[in-house]
Amino acid sequence: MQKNSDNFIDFKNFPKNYDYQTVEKKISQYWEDNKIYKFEPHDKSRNVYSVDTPPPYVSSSHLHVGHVMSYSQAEFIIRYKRMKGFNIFYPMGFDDNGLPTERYVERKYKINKSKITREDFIDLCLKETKIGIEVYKSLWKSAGISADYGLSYSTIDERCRKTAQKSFLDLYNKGLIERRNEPILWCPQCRTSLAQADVVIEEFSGVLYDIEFKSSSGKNLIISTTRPELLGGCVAVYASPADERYHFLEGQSVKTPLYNKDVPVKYDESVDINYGTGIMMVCTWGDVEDVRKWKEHKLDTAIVINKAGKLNELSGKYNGLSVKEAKKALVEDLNKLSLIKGEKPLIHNVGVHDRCGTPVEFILAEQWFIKILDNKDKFISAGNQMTWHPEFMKARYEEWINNLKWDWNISRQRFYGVPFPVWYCSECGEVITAAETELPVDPVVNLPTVNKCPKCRGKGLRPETDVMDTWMTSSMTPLINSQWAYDDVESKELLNMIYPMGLRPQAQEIIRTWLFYSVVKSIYHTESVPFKNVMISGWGLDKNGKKMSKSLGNFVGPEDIISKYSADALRYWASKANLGQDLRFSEEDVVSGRKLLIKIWNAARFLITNIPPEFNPYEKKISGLKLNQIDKWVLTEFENALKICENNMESYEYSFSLKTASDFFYNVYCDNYLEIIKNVFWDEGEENTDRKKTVLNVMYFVSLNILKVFAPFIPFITEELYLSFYKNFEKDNSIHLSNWPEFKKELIFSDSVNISGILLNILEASRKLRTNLNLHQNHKISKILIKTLNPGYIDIINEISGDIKSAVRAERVVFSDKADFKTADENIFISLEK
RNA sequence: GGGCGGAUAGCUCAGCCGGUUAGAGCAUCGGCUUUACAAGCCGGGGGUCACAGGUUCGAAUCCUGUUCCGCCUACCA
Repeated sequence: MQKNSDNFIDFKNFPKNYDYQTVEKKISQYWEDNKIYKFEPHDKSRNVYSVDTPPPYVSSSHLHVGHVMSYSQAEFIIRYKRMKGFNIFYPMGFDDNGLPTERYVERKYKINKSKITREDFIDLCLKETKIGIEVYKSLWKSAGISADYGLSYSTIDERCRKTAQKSFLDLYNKGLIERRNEPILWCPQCRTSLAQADVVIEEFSGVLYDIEFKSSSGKNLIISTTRPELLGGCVAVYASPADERYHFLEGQSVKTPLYNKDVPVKYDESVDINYGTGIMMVCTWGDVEDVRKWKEHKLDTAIVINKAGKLNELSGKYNGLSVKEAKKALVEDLNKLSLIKGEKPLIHNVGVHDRCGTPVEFILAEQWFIKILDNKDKFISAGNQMTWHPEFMKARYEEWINNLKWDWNISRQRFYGVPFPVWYCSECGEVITAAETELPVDPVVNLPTVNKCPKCRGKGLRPETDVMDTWMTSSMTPLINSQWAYDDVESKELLNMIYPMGLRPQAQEIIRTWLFYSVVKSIYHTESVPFKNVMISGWGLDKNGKKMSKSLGNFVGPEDIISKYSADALRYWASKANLGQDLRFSEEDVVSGRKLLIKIWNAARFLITNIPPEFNPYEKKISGLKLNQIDKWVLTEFENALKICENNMESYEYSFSLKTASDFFYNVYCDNYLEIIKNVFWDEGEENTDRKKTVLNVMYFVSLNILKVFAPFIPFITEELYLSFYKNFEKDNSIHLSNWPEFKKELIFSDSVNISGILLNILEASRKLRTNLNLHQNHKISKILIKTLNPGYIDIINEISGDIKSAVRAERVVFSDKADFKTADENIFISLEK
């Protein structure tokens, strides 16, 4: 026997059991040592398939099987593409700047940003970031994620800071970014401004208060509001222009209760005649609609809430109270004056900060905005230039864009993030930006290249202390990966090679953020979409269909499942969800996965332990062997399955591909083909020698190729079998670098399916008879009697009588009218004789 | 309020651009152990395809409406 290597397993003593714990560790090390997944930047012979891997928050020790599920689903496709010959650019990123990390550190150390210095806080964040990266790396490796870890980035590292800052400068120079003083969304808990995408709507139960106001003509007016605490900030009352009840108020003013402030009466179409009394108060600012009216109708400004979420001096005696306390106190005071005419409990929708659940407020502050409202059309059309898997997810992207109401506020009043490359003249306020060559800079530490204000020549310059929204950096991942911020030749070559990226895999809940912002950036910076394909995974749910989370206690940790059942088995579970569909975690499915592994192991063992020393699978082409009908059948079925698998992988429908491969493997290859041919190996007779050789070659061909189809899903066991056995006859150093099986038309024998159908019907009937007779399936019998009502079958049955004998373990096949057990083909009857 | 996805066997899900008797895995029941695999094999039972209409020779599949679950989105203060 020719062997390529000596350190592999002795075939005759091939292990009976598959020891996945040892094997997965060993294989993982093998991949790392041999750089199996390394991207080759100088290889021009292959096409590139580049992946914009989701960088998870390292700060969260929240990893559950659902995360492994979504990474695996993308990875099935990536491994397939690798086998199709693509040069795979598959980096691993870690998103560790910004609020998510800060929140994590605050909770872990029970601190908040007001109780610690900026430096100490950043140190803690960096420390946790390092720990988090190691945890992630080790999990992804044990799960078999085939990223090239040499391409890793962390969104707080120098390259990412430089890229985010260059993005800022580029947009600033293009006039797409500007500093504006206007009402912004504010989280009183995190003490920072937010963007629309950081706010989610939650239902709260509240009370709708009917409060009595007085018009300047002395008439009482009832106004309904859920936020009486904002009364001091009331700057106008509004009615619908169509509401005749309030036409009399035109030109009048209205006096607010408690504050006795005169505010104008205004009319706007947006007021619902049927809500409350049809008249509403507008404060600066209770909600988005207040902001709009304030802007459009140039209303007064009266801000009663400060950055801590407490009422300020403008609220009078309520100064210093929290929103909640103030609401209570105001309601009491109004009640004392009998000005509350009704209270109705209601459920209403309130915008809250998605990181902490605190209701957002509106405050006035100077912030940096990226203009996005002007270019909605461009972003929608970019969406149409990408292929969405599944397609219906595109609707969410479009819906989000259509509903955008704010430009993207990227200023955050936090510590741990990428700084703005900006200083201000303390005299005239002029903005001084860093030079591109200096990036990354920290304006708090570094000085600008100019030493005085270019506009007023003032010498005092103060740094911007806000940091950028974390999405300002993560939206750059396609450009971070492509070295867009660097001008050297090699970087430019890489950019041309991998950008736009081939694939963006991600979860559905960050369509509005990561996906949308990435498109914005790429369109603005490169006038191109950031990627060609978008793959949106569903969620891994618990067994009751609820989203997994630590706090709910329905959390299944991937490490436990991997050590109990193997990573391959966990990935098998992940493959069960159609793309974009949620999947309940089911330990039973993981068990099924493990069963598949064991079956694959044993089927391979059957081949391996029967291999004679002189075996050479490539002595002859498969189509040149003397094939029986049953061999032709298994080859035909394999080629058909292969075609289906390939088509499904091409359209990112991995789930159906694995199902097709498994069905073929169980039903065709193991349960029938192997069962039919196996007794060739029980008989050492001379006459079997050629037959043995043929079936070994067929088995080698089919088992190797089906193993390749399985490889993207269950990379460990397929690699182990490849290296320990097939590698003796194959050239590639890894099954994952080997070629995806090529469809071979010459192995489709169209007759064989019908002809073998006769054999399979006979076999099935024989199995039923044996069950009825309590007869072991392998127990040899002397005769099988066959009767056929179709004369055309006689020649066929004669031709395949060898296979029939082998299949039903009979010494002889005899035509006889005594056969009386009807097979699934009603033209064929059989009987067995012991 | 608008939109999307889902509802198929006891459970988890395929099938859905119309076409024999609706499938798989798990669970369940019966049987089978020297000869790859008992973490196995063989066989059986189990479904008015959410509901109501419609189109059609023919509907789980297409159309309309309804109900329930999940998600996205939304200013009813």
